[in-house]
Amino acid sequence: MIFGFNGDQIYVLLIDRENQLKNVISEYALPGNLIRDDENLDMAAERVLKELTGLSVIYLEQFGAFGDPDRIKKKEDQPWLKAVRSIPNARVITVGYYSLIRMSDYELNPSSFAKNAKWMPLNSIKKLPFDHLKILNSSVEYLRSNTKIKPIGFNLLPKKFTLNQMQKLYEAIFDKKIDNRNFRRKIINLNILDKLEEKQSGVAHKPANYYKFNKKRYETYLESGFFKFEF
Amino acid sequence: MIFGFNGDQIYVLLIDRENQLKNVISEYALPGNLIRDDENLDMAAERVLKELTGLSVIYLEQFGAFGDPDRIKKKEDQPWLKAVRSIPNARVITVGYYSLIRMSDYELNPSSFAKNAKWMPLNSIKKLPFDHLKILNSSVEYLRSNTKIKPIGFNLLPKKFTLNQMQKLYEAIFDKKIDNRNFRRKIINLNILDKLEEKQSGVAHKPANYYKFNKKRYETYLESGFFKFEF
DNA sequence: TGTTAAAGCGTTATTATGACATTAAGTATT
DNA sequence: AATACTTAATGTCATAATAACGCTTTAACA
Repeated sequence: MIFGFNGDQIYVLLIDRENQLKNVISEYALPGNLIRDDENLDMAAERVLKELTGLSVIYLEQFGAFGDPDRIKKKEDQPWLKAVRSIPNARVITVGYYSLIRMSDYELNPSSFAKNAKWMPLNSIKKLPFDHLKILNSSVEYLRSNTKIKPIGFNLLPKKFTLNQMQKLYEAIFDKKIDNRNFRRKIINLNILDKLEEKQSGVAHKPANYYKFNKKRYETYLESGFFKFEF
Repeated sequence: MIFGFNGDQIYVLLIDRENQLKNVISEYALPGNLIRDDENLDMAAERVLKELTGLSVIYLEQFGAFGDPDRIKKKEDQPWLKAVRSIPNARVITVGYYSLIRMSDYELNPSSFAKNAKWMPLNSIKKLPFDHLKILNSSVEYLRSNTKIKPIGFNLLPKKFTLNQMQKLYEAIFDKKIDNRNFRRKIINLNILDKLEEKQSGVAHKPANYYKFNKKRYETYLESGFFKFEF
């Protein structure tokens, strides 16, 4: 599950199965692949992500395993399975990982695979093949509860960002308005952001200050303890 | 991963591989089994738990998947693999579940399997075959972080319990002393416990009041929101 | 030069937290 | 019968965190 953020909405990266294989109805699905015999799970997740986006060394976390035998029973999914899998009706267990990436980084590093992939706004995804919708929902739930207990954002926001962009990110994840003054106070008191000299320019209002994460303090903070995030 | 609580310490249920198979050195391992083709993951976890303890309908949650190819490479684990597995060196992915049970319930319901199993105090487990120690540690970490965000105890404590028993449970999970007045205040304010008329008897000190979980409010609470548990 | 739009600061009332000590209610001991 | 012993149970206070607010600032643009 690859989540991206464009400053406004959460997006999910989907791949087009038609481009993977010509005789299958066009339909977008979650990216994924079979694991190799010499890889562990984390390595496999990294590999798939790299193949798809060209990106490496980014945030990647396992959120669950899925293995309903009925997952490959949908009629409309049969042609794809027959075309792609050597044993079409073999039992498959999916181990789901999610990663958070800067959409801007990804646009700058398209891989050969990338032309088959597209960003879909999370809220607009209503239908996916197999049990992918269930997996998606599970990952969103995980993302939310994770966000409540650790300050994320490092991976979704641009290197330099304004507090408002960060607030928008949290609002997008929780799908909820947040009071700007309380948000600022809380985030700033975490003491993991550095205020830069630089400001926005060209905007028709008071320009916002840019901030960046202080990686060292951010990581110390993550290790050290508990975080509660609620508004 | 089957956690139990006896009023004082956290225990883990281990099974003896020797009893499973005679020619293997005696050693305790985590319970587990291969999944069947017609089961989903939750069903398989329930089945294994039922086979082992005779218990069903108890707390069961997935905490992670483990699939390092080196996990079956330890020399001392080879005889067991050769004896038990049809393909001894086949890649195996473990999906870990953990459950919390009342040790007293379990003692009352031993199954045929049970004579091979024993409760080991969590703190005394230093060595396990395969990657089981890693899996155990991961489950403990999960249990702790889970306990911080939802009030557990329903499944580990007896039906009627004293606030002190509950406090001991939390102290055992976090391996840390807790102030009794603050603990009481916090737990009681959650409003998920009912104070019973009944008191302890036969103890050489002031008898404690019994409490029980109010299941309805407990579940409403779980669904409704966020919980922060820290001392 | 006034309008517009977001940035950014500050206060206050309420609630949650952590730190801390004493009394109460039983059994056991003499 | 008196006393010791053990755990249960309760209260206060200073500090910190939170939620709910309004107003001023700084730029672009008309």
